[in-house]
Amino acid sequence: MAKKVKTNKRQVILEEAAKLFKAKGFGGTSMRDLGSQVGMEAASMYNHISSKDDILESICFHVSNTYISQLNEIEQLPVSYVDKLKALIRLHIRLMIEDGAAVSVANNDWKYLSEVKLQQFKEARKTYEKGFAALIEQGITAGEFQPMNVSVALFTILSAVRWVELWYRPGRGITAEELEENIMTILLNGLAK
Amino acid sequence: MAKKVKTNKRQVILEEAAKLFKAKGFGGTSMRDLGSQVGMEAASMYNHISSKDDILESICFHVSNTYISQLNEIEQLPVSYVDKLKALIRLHIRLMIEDGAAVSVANNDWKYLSEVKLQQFKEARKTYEKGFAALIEQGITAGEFQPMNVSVALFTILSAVRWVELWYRPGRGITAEELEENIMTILLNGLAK
DNA sequence: GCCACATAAACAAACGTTTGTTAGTCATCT
DNA sequence: AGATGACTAACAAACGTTTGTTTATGTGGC
Repeated sequence: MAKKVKTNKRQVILEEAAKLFKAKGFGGTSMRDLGSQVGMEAASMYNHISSKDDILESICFHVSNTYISQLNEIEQLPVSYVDKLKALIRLHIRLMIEDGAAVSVANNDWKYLSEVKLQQFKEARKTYEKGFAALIEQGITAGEFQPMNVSVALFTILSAVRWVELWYRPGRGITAEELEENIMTILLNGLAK
Repeated sequence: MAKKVKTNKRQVILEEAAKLFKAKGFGGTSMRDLGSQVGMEAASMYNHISSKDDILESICFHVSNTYISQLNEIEQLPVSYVDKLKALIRLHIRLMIEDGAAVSVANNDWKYLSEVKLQQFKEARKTYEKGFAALIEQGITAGEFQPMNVSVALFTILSAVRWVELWYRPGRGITAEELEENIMTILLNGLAK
């Protein structure tokens, strides 16, 4: 039996859409824009996707699923809470670098999801945040972290990692590893001497 | 002589627009949406504003002007670099709390500014970031901060403060002061014990 | 002959904005 | 005091575009 050589057009559409949504926003990107980027007429894309919303959903849930499954793996590692936190921060930076466009869309354009999917997405995010927060809380209890408001810590970390999407480019004179090292130093040890 | 009782309708439009843009994005907010929020027909608003872009520009540049002028004041305070940085972080959190909608628009919807204004805005932002970075750099030179990549520190701080716009609500069980204290502790001293 | 995929053409809906008009307010002149 | 004219601010209706999507048709490979 021959291998399927099909270049998945749907995947191409999703990838180009992520780039355009990141650059111009969901509302700012028309199906005709997207079509010309993909290399076909807007109408033709409807052979591969069912709607513009369908595209947004696929991107957003692909990202949220990735985060959640990775969190589950990290939770079960037999290491200190400091190391778990480091792994999580690294995960965020890696995903931002490897799949920046999609992550950006999931970060910024999720609010344009349709009613039903919007609720699902918010729930997924809450699940992830709860798991992340629990990890911080346990780290504090174990005496590895300073006592502090867990929500504040959680969101500070999540946000501190976001700018990478806007800033990082391979030719910036800093490698992904250096970037991770720098950010983790600030978050774990602070700026002050 | 009687007092001028004029409620500045333009200001009302700008404020309601900021709220709607924050909630639904610039592209996702129609002039009819905005009109019904303000309490007049879309067409009537054109007696007070010259275009939808005009609204976006006013909001964005109001915010960027505020940041830049405040930075200038802080730069000239006769205090340590640690204290200057603290003042800047406090400034960001305060503006986020007091004028969250406008700040949110300037953070997220600036990219929809028209060609010319977009360039101006980017320049203003770069000016601000340069001043902020210089302050960090001097702090490192003075031995008050750990040696580190200045850009990484800058953007980590700027981002770490952004989530407040999404999260903070007066009834969260945490005051603005506690919030500032917590965030500054993480950024300056880190999470680790 | 059929299936997968591409297209052009058309669709209704929604968009930002312009137009023409009206009602009210105020200072000025008689 | 009353008339005049300029100004402000509101409105309904319509404009030309652009939007996401559908329909009908065509085409190349199995």
